[in-house]
Amino acid sequence: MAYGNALAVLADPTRRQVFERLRAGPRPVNLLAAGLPVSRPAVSQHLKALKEAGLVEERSEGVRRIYSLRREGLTELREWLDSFWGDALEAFKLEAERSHKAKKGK
Amino acid sequence: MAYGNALAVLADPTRRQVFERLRAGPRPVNLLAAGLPVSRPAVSQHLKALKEAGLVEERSEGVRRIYSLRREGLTELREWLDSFWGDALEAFKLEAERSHKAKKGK
DNA sequence: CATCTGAGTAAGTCTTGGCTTACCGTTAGC
DNA sequence: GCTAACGGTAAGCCAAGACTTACTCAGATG
Repeated sequence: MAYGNALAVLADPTRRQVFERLRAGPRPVNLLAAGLPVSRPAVSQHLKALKEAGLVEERSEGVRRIYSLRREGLTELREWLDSFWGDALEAFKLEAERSHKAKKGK
Repeated sequence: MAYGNALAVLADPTRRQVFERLRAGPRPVNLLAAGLPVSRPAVSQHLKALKEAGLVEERSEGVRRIYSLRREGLTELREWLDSFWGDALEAFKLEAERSHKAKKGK
């Protein structure tokens, strides 16, 4: 149930902002933090969380760490969301059966 | 950007549990709270949050409030997620151009 | 080798929010 | 009408976590 981690991590607005910035391509912490309303260490911490959730990748390039987006980190969450639609018909059938039994039982 | 609300609301595990329970069909608070590791008022509070995020619907039936799932509440979040894949190619192109310029500039 | 820049980590603060207990209003049933 | 079930709200507590400053380390550069 790793989609839970993804949800928790993406729930924070500033962290999501950092994440969104990576859409445009790999970036060093430097650039990611620029213009954000929080300090650079804060961004570092967010990146750590994102990385641990598998949403982001990190590679060293000299003295800088280049972070890039990992779309695969989103797939579980996506599948979970999709499952709600897939379940729709099935849930309907089950529900119909349930209320049928309820009436009968009474 | 209502997907932000959805994310924030679904980030909590117990709240997500309540939400998942509604997959099986509409339920009174009673049933939703049964067996959960938290008190019934806690569940009420979670339901309020879910409702405000548009993830859940509430209807009165005598003395009980029947809650049911609102899948539409998930669509924005779903679209946001999808957009990451849609952007993939475009981001790649932009990035290619960017690094091209960078090299040229040097 | 001295210094500067990029970035992670530590420690501490302060806010957010999830939970509990206690309470109140509302409907159902004798 | 009294009492009991259902469930929302209030107040307060407590832990989690987002943020800051200060420190440290690694690589680049003169």
